[in-house]
Amino acid sequence: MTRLAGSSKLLRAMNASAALAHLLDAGGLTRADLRRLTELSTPTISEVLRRLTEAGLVTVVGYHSGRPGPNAEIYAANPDAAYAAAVSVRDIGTSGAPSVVAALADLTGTERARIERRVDFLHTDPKTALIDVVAELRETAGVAAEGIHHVQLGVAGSYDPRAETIRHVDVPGFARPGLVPEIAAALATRIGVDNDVNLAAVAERRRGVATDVDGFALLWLGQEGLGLAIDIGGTLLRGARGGAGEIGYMPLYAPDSTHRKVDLQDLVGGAAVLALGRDHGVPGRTPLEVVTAAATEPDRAGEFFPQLADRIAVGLAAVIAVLDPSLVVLAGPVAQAGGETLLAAVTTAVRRAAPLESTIAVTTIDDDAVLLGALDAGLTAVREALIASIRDNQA
Amino acid sequence: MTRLAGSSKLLRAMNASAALAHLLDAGGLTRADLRRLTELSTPTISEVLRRLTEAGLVTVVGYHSGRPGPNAEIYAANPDAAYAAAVSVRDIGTSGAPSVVAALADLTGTERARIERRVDFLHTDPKTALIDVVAELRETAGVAAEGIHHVQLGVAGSYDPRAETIRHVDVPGFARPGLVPEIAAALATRIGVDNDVNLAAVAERRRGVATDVDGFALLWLGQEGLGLAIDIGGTLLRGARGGAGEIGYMPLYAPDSTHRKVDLQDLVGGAAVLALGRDHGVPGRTPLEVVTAAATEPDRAGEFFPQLADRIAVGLAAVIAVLDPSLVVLAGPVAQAGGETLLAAVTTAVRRAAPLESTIAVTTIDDDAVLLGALDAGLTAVREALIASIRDNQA
DNA sequence: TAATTGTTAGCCAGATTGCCAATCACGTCG
DNA sequence: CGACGTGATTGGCAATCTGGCTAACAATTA
Repeated sequence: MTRLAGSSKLLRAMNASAALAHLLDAGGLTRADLRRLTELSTPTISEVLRRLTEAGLVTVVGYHSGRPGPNAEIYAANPDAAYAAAVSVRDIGTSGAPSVVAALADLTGTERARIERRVDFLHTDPKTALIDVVAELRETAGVAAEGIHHVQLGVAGSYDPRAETIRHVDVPGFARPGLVPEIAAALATRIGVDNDVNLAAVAERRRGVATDVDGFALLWLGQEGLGLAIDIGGTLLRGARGGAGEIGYMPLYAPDSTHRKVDLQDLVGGAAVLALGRDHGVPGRTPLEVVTAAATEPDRAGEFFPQLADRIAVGLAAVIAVLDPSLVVLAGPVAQAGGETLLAAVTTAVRRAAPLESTIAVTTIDDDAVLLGALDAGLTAVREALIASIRDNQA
Repeated sequence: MTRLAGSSKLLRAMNASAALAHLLDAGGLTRADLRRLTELSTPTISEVLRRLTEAGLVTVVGYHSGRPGPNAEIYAANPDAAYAAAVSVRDIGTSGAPSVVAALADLTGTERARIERRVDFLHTDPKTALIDVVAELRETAGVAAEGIHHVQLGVAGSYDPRAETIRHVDVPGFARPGLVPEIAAALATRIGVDNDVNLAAVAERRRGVATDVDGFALLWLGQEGLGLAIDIGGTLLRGARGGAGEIGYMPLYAPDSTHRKVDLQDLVGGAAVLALGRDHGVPGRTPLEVVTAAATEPDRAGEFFPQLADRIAVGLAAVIAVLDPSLVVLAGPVAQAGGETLLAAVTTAVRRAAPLESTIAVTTIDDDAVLLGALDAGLTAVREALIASIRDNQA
């Protein structure tokens, strides 16, 4: 139900933003391409491009030769018109992985800087740490402060956008109310916060196995916990308080109460994987090591993968029954270490347990999925803000 | 990302459709009201209304007196511009309820006809039965065949819109591929098919307890089966093959394999309710009778409701963990019979089991929720089609 | 030569502002 | 108590302005 109404000014703004949207999507387009895409006339396209070029949002990036007539100019969105920054924060935990990974991308999506830091948030204020990281990103890439239009934060927790507060975080200091607005004020940018698993799903949709799917669920098997992201037609399901996908806490039904109350975290969380490894004589001190060891020598791991798969299938069966996704993606360090062996085991286990058939796949993203997803999310935020600002301001 | 581009014709169409959208939503508006809502100038509003009136979509329904100046004309969408029909089909089963309930509503949403029929689909072709019902609706309301723009069908099953086929239906004859297109061709209307529980959720959103909620889950406790509808911001989640919410088939985790594989249907389905009633000495031959008896004399039912609630909570805990809805609505005959007693029991059971807190409520719709939801769904389809046709045809 | 690119000129559709007549409520005066 | 003036409001008309379109044209390259 479009309720947009207005005068010719609205029209001009709409046409400009439509053209910009196409340029952002396609990358490089000639006037003739835009004419076909927007169904506008040549003079109008010229006028729109003239205005967008004047505003610094669009530039000529090349010429299309080899055909009769003058070489057509190829227009593209100006990479330096706006930047998006992404910061992925995680608890250091037992692994030696850096606790802050950050990257900066220009409007076209090319990564211009990336840094990794170990930050001890017990002794460092998140606010100053994040501001410093973003400043360092800017220096590395040589970008002015005003250039960054959006900073996307990824944390292992949920974000309540109404209260502007991060909840269910383990990293010290991040749960403080008022933190996010303060950072936004200090950086003078819009700031977005999202769950790390959600952001991994964004990356999966843009560059992974879920590019052409109308909806999918991503099960994240991490070193400690597990998480679920739900993508419905490209938008993520967050739930009332950002708690959608917290299946780690999903209680499992016990027919008689002699069993103590167990949830899915007890079944497939890091500790459970470790214990399962011990039971089957698979070596390794961390869940990742255990799964890697089992995957490299599947014959010696015995029933390790089938049993792990059976447990994963318990959670996936519930997810599939509720959501009926066309694709289920296994991601996270444990899933990636398990690889094809784990995938095969989970596929058979789910086929046995779940009422509906869903394709199951392992992520194809080798890089830091959370960071890439944060970058993608920040980028789309920047693009949408640009398009909206054209529609509103140029009135 | 709006990519709409065009010339002044698009503008006119947009303004007309915006005005119509407001008129459909608000009911009766003066020119001044529309001026405020659309932010268009007086001459433009006049022109738009003139065109809409000429097209027969809008009429003057009254005059606004009691204020200085001439009595302002009150415009409203013409009720007779289009009609929507709704047909709810269910298996007769053990109850004596009619198997086909149908209604007809005009564009403003007032019900103009309703009929109920018992149809034996073992000996009657669904196609002819449905065509007859719609014809009867038309006669009762005195509406021409072309007046009906949309027929909404509600069935206990799922609809695959790509294959245009109904799946997982118990009612004989409805699973036949090609049935829906044939009915659409015979009636010469658009036809929509949806799951009955989904439609009940539509009604709940429009006239029930879920009017102001950003998303909710509706658990349907029927005479036989159970179902789940998921509303996210007003749109229903259907899943890849229309199988979202089929939690009846959700398998339950058994810690050891000595228990046979049980799913949620075994736990809270009609048969389970009957058995539970027997165990607690609650009289009744159908699940509805059992629950009604228990609700009228809660003291004599003992642990019936707490135990039933515990079982319901098993399913709801999974739903809440996956979706984090801000509201969970209990609906369907069994839930309505259980009333406040059941609600209280379920609330405490869920609070104990589920990781997140969700408000739980019982439906407030006394009428046939599925039928009303189908009517609402058909009506919005008609309205959107009207608005879209203005935007496209008046070019 | 033919096809293609991009510009300029004139035209047209549609929305806006400003102006005006008509209408009604309300207070005041005869 | 009734008639009348005042002010607010409605709705129409004319003039203006913005913006996109068609058509013609110059320029360029296979």
